[in-house]
Amino acid sequence: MRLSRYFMPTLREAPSDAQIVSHQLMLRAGLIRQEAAGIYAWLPIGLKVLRKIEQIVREEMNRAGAVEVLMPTLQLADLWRESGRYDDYGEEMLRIKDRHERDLLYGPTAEEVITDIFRAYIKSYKDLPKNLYNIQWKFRDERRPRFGVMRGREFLMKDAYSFDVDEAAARRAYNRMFLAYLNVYARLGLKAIPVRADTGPIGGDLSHEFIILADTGESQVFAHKDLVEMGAPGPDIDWDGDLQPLVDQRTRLYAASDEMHDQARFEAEATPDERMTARGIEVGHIFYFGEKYSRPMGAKVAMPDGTERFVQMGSYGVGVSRLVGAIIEASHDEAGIIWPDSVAPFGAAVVNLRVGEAAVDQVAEQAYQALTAAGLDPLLDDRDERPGAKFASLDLVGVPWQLIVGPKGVAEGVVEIKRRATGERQSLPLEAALKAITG
RNA sequence: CGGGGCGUAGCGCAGCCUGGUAGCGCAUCUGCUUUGGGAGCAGAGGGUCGCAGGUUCAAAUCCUGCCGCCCCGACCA
Repeated sequence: MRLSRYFMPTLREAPSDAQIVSHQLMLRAGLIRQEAAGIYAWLPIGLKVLRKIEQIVREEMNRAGAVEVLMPTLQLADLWRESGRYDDYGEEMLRIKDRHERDLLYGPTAEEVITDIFRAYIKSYKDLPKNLYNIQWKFRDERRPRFGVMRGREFLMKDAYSFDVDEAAARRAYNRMFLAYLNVYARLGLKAIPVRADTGPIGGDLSHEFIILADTGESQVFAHKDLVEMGAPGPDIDWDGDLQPLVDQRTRLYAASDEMHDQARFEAEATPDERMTARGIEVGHIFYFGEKYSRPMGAKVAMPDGTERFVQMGSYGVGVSRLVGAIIEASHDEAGIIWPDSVAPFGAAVVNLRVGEAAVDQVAEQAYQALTAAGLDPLLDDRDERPGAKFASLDLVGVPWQLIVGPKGVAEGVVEIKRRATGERQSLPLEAALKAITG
């Protein structure tokens, strides 16, 4: 992409509405534009990042055996009346009427719709297990939206729903999502901690929130240090095998958010050195809820003995748009955003320091073509700007590599490469520079 | 929903108390000079002062109502 033809509106100063760093940087780097409280337009850079995160989530869901669908943003109130939630949900639900005076709502979640789809087609235990997910915009009319996309009213969520024949099978489904989530966060360059979450009226121990560590996070988290460094299981585990040991390994160590925290237990289960208290951002929540929806909505399957049984369900949510903010909270410096390579809007930027000087233009163009051919989706900064302005805006936007082409270097037969994350620079001949970037 | 704050040019702000020509920085446009970390000089454009009503000879400024946005709390992906 040639920056002179692109749309990347950056700001030198953050709008005063933005209070936390991720929100400020998203506005300054031109990722989003606020249209109303908690409602944002996604500008090109922001959209690219959002799509990359979405794709990573998608790949890991697919790997773990989930199947993608796409459910509508608008849902029928009647479905929610079946589950009993239409009246319970309250002011957070955005309710609408169509021209026939029929009650609709903008979906805050999709248990009802997915259960409706499931019950229409799945009638036998032989068709289980199933896990269906979608990545779709949700709307919750929050009392107080805040912190940019971290708590928006309209937000992009991946929500998966598992259907199983009994609780043991449901636990296996739960375990797959538990581990898949850890893989997602690892690919996003985040350290995520699974913490016990409130299971509400269902009880049991099958609900976890995934918290990533960031000083500006909304929740307090108390955890055993080893859990933070334990890392993700990786993609190559046997998804159809027994995942319980891998889950146990990560759930037996103490971890709780403030509402579930038990200080006495914390002290009993971890030595002072092992105890870690930090701020965090919730970026996922998984939940087993049994027959909560299948029973009222009549989602049941025939068993081998001919009897019918309500399916056991779980739901698994990832805040995709929130992750954009969360990654920035976890990874930035004074100059701007530091994207992990996996979600960076561009793989590299070619910085032409002297647009219009033929020798420089030629090398920049050559670098741009080579990086394009290597699949890095580079940005060519061909704006008629001074070097400082270019460096500042590329640092702000957080492109992982800068390949800097200036008249001095060209005269000496070298270019400079700079790694955004470390600030490390190197002067190299073009071929070597390209090799360093493309690996 | 309780408490607090703020709405003046694209962004950041001053002006309001004490009513009288709407300002500053950045950004934008033109020209010249510059060109390895947000340049300099000269010039230019851009504002229903959130909206409505009221007071007044006169309202960004005072009064009333409404709307919007942000923060804290409670609540929540």
